[in-house]
Amino acid sequence: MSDVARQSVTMDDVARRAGVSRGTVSNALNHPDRVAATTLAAVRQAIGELGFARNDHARSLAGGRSTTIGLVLTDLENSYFVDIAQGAEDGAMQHGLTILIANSQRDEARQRTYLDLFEEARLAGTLLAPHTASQAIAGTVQSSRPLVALNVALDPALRCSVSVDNELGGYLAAQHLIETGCRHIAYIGGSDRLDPIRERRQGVRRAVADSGRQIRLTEITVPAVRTPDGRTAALDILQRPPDARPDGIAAASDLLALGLVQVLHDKVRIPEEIAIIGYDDNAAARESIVPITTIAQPGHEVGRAGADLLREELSGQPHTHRQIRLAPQLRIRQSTAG
Amino acid sequence: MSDVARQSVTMDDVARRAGVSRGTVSNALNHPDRVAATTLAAVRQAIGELGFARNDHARSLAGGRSTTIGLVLTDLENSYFVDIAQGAEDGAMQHGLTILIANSQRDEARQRTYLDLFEEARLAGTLLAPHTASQAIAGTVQSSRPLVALNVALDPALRCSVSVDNELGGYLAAQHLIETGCRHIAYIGGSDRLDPIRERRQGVRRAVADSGRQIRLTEITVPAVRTPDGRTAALDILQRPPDARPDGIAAASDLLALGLVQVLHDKVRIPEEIAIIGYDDNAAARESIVPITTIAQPGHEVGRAGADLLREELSGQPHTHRQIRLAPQLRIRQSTAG
DNA sequence: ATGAAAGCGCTAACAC
DNA sequence: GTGTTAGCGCTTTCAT
Repeated sequence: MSDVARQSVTMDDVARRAGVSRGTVSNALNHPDRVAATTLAAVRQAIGELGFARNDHARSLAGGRSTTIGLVLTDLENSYFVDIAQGAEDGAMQHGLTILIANSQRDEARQRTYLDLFEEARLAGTLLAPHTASQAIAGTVQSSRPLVALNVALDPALRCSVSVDNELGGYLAAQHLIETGCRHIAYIGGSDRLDPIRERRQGVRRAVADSGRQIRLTEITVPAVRTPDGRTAALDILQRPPDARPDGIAAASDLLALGLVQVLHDKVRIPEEIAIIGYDDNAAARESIVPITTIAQPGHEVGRAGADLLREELSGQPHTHRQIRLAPQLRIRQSTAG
Repeated sequence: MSDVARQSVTMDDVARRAGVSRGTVSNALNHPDRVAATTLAAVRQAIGELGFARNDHARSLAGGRSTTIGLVLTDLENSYFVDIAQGAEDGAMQHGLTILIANSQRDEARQRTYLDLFEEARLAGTLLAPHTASQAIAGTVQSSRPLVALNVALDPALRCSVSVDNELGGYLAAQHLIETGCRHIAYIGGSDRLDPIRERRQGVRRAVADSGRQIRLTEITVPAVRTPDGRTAALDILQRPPDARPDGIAAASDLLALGLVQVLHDKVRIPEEIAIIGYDDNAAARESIVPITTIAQPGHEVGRAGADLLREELSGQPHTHRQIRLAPQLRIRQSTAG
């Protein structure tokens, strides 16, 4: 009596109650068509009366498969990742898969922990939207289980991946600034350790080079790409003599751009004196004091495509890894189009 | 050869390779202190060489317990829930538990699906931040497994729960409006089907009654409490003759308040003509054109307290259910304090 | 259509 | 300290 029951109701209990064998209960649950209608009804009633729920551990152990996939995310505070999560969830649901989310909170150790957890849980597969540069996740990605990487472009020899073309995004951002008349562009980004940031920077450079105009390009590196870093960068810019200030700023993220806007908007006219473009299309961009022009990332599509790819890999169909690269999109708002 | 291996490496493989028995490998993993140092080293090396990862299904099935808890969330787009998730995650980590998140996307059917999934997965326990009124989740909450409800106040006879005092929040909001001089207050909220919304409304009423002043109170009900609903409500208000317009609006959510501000801010002076207060302290509130005064919910604390409660319930210590009710906090910004 | 029985990979006694 | 072994609750042949 003082012993905690390991499990209240087992399949054998149901079988006994329904007056059938365990195998029949299993069939009733997994292959209803193989069971006589009356038996089925009896089993279902017993299940209801007993409040039976299958033990997924025993199920997976015996059956050797799972219909749950895992998603390891970097940063739920960033709405881009929330979009990815919802896209992945929608895709998974549609394929009859359930998806579990783990949020590594920008912490590599947690990311590892969750990846290991999913591995031990023998989930059918994993979607990974990683924290680090693709190079750093190479080890992870060599795991023997199905895994598709999101938000990084991987060598298709290795894995499927779905990412957004960051170089193109940087290009579009700078091109837009140039087209709206900017001649001194500042690119503000974080460390090149993060692939996307580096790629965006390269896109900016290419746009400047391609423009065929005399464009001055200043590159400012900040510790991270969040709002406070933007404020810092803005202060930096304000300290410069007016003729050394950029007339257009491409920020590596919306949060960065938001910080810039917060500090700059009552000091200079945006976009007349300084135009600002962000990156990500976060809610923050839309709801800023000055709505921020941005490069939108199709997060929902990324998640969805990832789920599709994973399902294909899971289905046992002949499958070759693919690298899907989606195009970002320019969303013009007030910060560049006063 | 054409057969897919069920599982590449088992504990028996490791045992063979290390020249020990399976039990010893198990001990090396679970009770390293019971194993000789040299044996331990041999086992660990074998594990490394073989790339072995424990099968968590077999583990849980044999061991009868799990160290993973689940969190079922309503809406990851709402930063309040992200805060809860992170608080819960931090709390869980600290107790050596891992936490898996499922996002029901405001869909009750999905919520059920995930709850069932967690049940079948025999997770140690569940944290539920539900979609519906507490009454509607009563059935769910009667599951025999440890579960603590977040964001709803439950009868402690039933379950542990952690929630924020919404009535107090509504009270604080209206009191603030009254103190800053408003005499005609509009409360804009959604259907009373959602407990928090109804409670906030009641708090507003009580503040008006308690004020000892002649306050006119108009209650406007909108279909939901998201940004578009706020815009709709704002249009409604603008159509009224000026003397029928409120001079203070308490919105049931920040998104609602944001919609109001978006439409109102270039038609009337905020807060001089109309003061606006939101609810939640979403990022949206801080980053609105006019930063929005709001009632902050301690989401991180809610998640953390939930994890703590669940751990206590899991630990087998004598445990009685408790209802924890946290206080919301007024955050004054420009929309009421021009 | 249903029953019987052999595992799935591991943990936890218990014996040595 | 280490090996042996009996299950954990289920799926899945294979008989019947």
